[in-house]
Amino acid sequence: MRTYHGTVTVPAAEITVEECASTSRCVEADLGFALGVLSRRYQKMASRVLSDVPGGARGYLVLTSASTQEPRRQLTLAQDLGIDRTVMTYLLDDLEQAGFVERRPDPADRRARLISVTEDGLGLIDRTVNCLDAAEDEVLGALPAQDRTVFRDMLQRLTAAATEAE
Amino acid sequence: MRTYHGTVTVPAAEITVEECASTSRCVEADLGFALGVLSRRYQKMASRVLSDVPGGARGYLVLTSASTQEPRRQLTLAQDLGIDRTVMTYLLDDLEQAGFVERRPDPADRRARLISVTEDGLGLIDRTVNCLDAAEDEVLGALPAQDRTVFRDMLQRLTAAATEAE
DNA sequence: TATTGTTATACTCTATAACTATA
DNA sequence: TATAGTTATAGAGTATAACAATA
Repeated sequence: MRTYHGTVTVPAAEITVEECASTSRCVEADLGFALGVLSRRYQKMASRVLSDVPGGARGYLVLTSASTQEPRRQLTLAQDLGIDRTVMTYLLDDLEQAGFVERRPDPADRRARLISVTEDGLGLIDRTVNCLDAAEDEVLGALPAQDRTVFRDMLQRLTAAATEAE
Repeated sequence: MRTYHGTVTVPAAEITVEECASTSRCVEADLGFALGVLSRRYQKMASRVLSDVPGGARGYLVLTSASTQEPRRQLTLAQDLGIDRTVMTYLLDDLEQAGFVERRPDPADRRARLISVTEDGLGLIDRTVNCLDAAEDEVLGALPAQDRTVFRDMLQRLTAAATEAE
């Protein structure tokens, strides 16, 4: 198998929508391409915010999820989030070392660990949430306020269906 | 730096929208998360179609782009698509070996190569386009037909803005 | 000396499976 | 024997720079 070097970034795209419609087809009209562009743009913005969070976006995902319920076992947390259990180990290593989560032995099963978020962890979540909201608004900036809600709603419906279909 | 193993897949997500609204925040409401889920779902579907195309999605991108204009030089093509020139080398190696593109020396500059799509390449594009359209429709399946157009349109506006902002 | 295209190297992230300690 | 968590190894993709040929 070949290996590829470098990365795909946003193309120059001096092609307008009109030209696009006139030719048989252009990449910018491609749904997957557009989703990728937007997704990467958000990730790029969010990565600045999430640089404070060990494990980046996934570390944040774990942190917020762990903060919403009673302490869960490590494996349960991994399954709930669809994260491989070996990855969860590394993520929690970093989060724990930074003092944002705690691993305590489960009194009911000494093999298992219960994951809880520390005060510092909660503080980090609070600080991060606001920044992410700002990033979302900027990504959706090209849309008027009421359209943003529509877009979010449609996206929600689509991902819900996607999750079911999984 | 730590290394992470495994991958993030779609979470179980038995959480409903109502519950989501009642709690402070849930991951499914996150724009970036939703975009990622949808983008991955499309990619997963498209990857089956694109398994025939050397270089996968990027190989297809190169192929379609090269077919829309007069033969361009390798570097120009790379810059137009935002692909690193070292990656372009590997992509074209595979596409050429499979007989979908040709590299000819540019008579105006013997360092440069002009990239053109072969008859076989055009045939591959034709076959692929239809399958990708079907994949798009399936990803947007949860939306009624007229909403799909709205969604596509909004996405288009957002990516256009994203490309500008780049 | 700068540029087109190619090749080489190191690094990050991922997939998989083996390992330990408990049950 | 099976499970929770950990660690090790190999692979796929990326970034970077060095290289050859030509301008």
